[in-house]
This record gives sequence, structure tokens and C-alpha cells, in this order.
Amino acid sequence: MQASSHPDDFPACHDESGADENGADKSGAGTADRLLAWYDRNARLLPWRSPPGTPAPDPYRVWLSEVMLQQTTVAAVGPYFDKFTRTWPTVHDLAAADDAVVMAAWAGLGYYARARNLLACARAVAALGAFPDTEEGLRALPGLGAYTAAAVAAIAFDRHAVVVDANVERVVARLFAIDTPLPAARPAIRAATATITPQRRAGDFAQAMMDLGATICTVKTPRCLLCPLRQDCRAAAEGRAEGLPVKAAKKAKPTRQGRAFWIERIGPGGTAEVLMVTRPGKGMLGGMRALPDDGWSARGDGDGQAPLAGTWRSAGVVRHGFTHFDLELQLMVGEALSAAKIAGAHWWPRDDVENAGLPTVFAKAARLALAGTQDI
DNA sequence: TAGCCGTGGCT
DNA sequence: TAGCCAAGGCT
Repeated sequence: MQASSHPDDFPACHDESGADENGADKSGAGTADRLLAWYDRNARLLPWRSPPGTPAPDPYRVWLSEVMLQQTTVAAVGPYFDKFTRTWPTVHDLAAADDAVVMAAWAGLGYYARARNLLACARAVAALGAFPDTEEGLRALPGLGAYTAAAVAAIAFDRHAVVVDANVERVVARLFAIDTPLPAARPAIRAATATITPQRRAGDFAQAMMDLGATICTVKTPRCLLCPLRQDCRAAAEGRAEGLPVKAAKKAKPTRQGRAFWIERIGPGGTAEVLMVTRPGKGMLGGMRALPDDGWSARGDGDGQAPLAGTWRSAGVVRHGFTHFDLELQLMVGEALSAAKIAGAHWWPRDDVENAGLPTVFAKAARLALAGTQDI
């Protein structure tokens, strides 16, 4: 049994038969050929994807889907991809869109820096005239890191690129039985991926690896008996696929306390309005419309203070989990006694709050205010 | 470089 | 249930 692996013993040596000491066979182009043959028969049909063997899809759609799919499930992306491509059919349409409208359209999808970078990227591409068609050119655009640049280059432009995402990390860590914990294993995994990435059909290969990771080589209880790469897989041969890749322990999430404030007035038109703010462009929920709050953050509790003078009562508590902390948000309802002098403040129709584009934590708070529920 | 940055589904 | 996790990027 292999006790450990490290960069020095990678890639695994192959004898003339192409099989290593555990019987795993990754010699020549066999692994890629087997995976592509499986993909030709089993590719998932997705709105942003063209079937295997057909012309590459529109780079705009490939890029948009890849950004939306960063740390986000296929199921969650679907409706957003439809909405964005319907509203903005080309990158030029998106580049010309209003910031607040795009941010509101992204509301609920999370990781809002992606939406800010999406607009910056669309405008950069519009200025260039078209998407760059090389990995290096794509990598220079805002919001495109090593993964996304490689994926777009391979999928949209049929470039040879080594595409490594969390699926590929898992599949490759198992194929080569890489025991080094993540993230230290990344260089070895990337080198291993390069050895099996084919010169042709690199885009299909990347998508095939992701489909394999999503449907066969899953995190929990991988379906090794159904895997087209079982004969290539050292971890499967050793009966320990589920144990790979090894991951570093995670830190505990703190719980933070904060307050948000629901402030109504009767507007100039005689209808009820709610005070909203546009949050600063950087940091948590940056650039998003929100309710005023008391300054809570990942680093600490809010100070409990209202943004302006008034009398307040608690309408209940909203609990919400973020990536690295949990929040208990007390919703305070009251009448403001003075005019709002809050950065980014504006009034929004009370009857149209569901269209304000609020991030989920504030959408929960708004539901609480409107329903009068005690706890959500 | 390791911490920051959302959300909802699954087990 | 409470934690884990998803087609990561930025600083």
C-alpha cells in the first residue's frame, strides 16, 4: 500500500506494458481516448454547451457560463444563464448595460465580485472588439483566473490548454493516487493532468473530466464500477478512491451578531417606500443593494447602532450562513425622525421589494418585515 | 499565501 | 442536523 506521494515520485513510472505496479494503465493516449469515447456517448446536454463533435459554442456563452459556474452548481446557474443571455444576447449588449441592473440580475447567485468583474470584462472585450482567442489573452481579463482562461481557450477556441478545476483535481488525484493533501498537491495534480490532456479535443476532454467528476467520480461513494477510466485508476486498484484527494482541515466558523433596519416612509407619489443603500464596491456583498445595517462583518459583530435617529422595535431574527461565518441578524423596524444622510441611500417601492435585487440575507430580512414572521 | 467572498442542495 | 461541497478569483 502506498504510504504517501510527493512531487519527486510523480509522474508514476511506466514499464513497457504501460501498467504500473498496481495494474493501473495510463500509458500513451489511452486514458484520454477512453474518456472521450465515454463523453461522446454520455455528455450532459447543457444550455451553454454544444454536443461533442459539433462546432464550438459562442465564446460569450462559454465565458458567461464559466464565470457563473465558479463554485456554483449547474442547477443554480441554469435560470441565471437563461436570464442573462435573454436580456443581453451579446457581450456588447452586456457591456452597455447599467451596473445596478446587472448587479440586481445577479442577486441570489452569490460571490458578487464575479458580477463586478463580469461587467468590467464585458467592457474590456467590447473595447477589444472580441474575446481574445488565446489562454494568455483571456487570462489578462478581469475575473478570469487560471482555470477559466484555460477552459474558455479550450472549449470556445479549441486551444490545447490544461484545464484544472475541483473535478479534475479529484479525478486526477485518484487516477494517480496522489496522497499529498490539498492545496499542496496542486502542482503535482497539474503536472499529472498535463500528461493525460490530449493535443486534440482538449475542450471536450476538459468537459468530459467535469462530467465524470459530477456523475461517476463523485466526492462521496464514487461509482467506480461504472467508470470508463477504472483500468487507468491507481486509487480504484487500491480500493481507496473515496479517500482521495486528502484535504486540509477547515477552520471553525464564528457566529456574528448584527442588526439591519427597515425604515419606511410615504414617498412623493403617495406610496410606501423602504430605505435602501448601495453597498461599497469592494468587500462583502460589494456593489449590491441592501438594507442599512450596524456594520457587522466577518471580523466582528455590529455596533447595534441605527444609521439615523428614530425609535425601533425588533421584528425578529434572521439566521444566515456565509462561507466563513454565520450571522444572526436582528431586524429593527421603526420610523426615522430625521432625513437619511447615509452613503448610497435611496428609497425603493415597498410593494416591489422582491425586485430590488437584494442578496439572500437581506431578502430574508425583507420577507420577515413584510410578513411579520418572528423567525426565518 | 492564506484569508476573504454566497448560496442552496445533499448526506 | 450540521457540515460539506460546487466548472475559483483576488489580494
